[in-house]
Amino acid sequence: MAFWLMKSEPHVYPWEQLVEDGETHWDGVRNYQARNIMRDDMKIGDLVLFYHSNCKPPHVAGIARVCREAYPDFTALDPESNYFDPKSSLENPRWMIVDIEPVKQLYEIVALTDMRENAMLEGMPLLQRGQRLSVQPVSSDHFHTVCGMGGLDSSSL
DNA sequence: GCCAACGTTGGC
DNA sequence: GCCAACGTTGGC
Repeated sequence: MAFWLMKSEPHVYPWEQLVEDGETHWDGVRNYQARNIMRDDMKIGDLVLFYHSNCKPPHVAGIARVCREAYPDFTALDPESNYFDPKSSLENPRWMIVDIEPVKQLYEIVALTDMRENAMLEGMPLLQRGQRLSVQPVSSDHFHTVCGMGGLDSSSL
């Protein structure tokens, strides 16, 4: 099983909305590296740190799980959508998405500042200077450390 | 609001 | 294929 981190801005799509929806399709990613991860690497059952960016404080809010593997991002084909991409087509979709579902909310959020101060998270991509990837890999160790910081025993997930 | 880091675009 | 200009991300 692999582990990932996905960023969302709380005013766009917060963790609470995922809990309410029960599952969601991760549309609107328009970055090739992030797309490749979703298209090639994310498998059903993989666990995801759900991260809130562009808020105070930036933090991990909960744990999600991949529940559907890659398929075309239909918002790229919809001229009415903010995510419309004229270079994408039904025959040759340029953007791919996966579905995720909520697994467990952290008992307390894990703030970015606290993650920076935790030596066990050294080397975590999220903490690297200048990284902006909205979908990124997380090591097993780092995943379990973050869960622990949020008061969650992740060994049973 | 600032700005560093990075990705994309398009002229050449 | 280079690279300058521009746009976006996202922490601070």
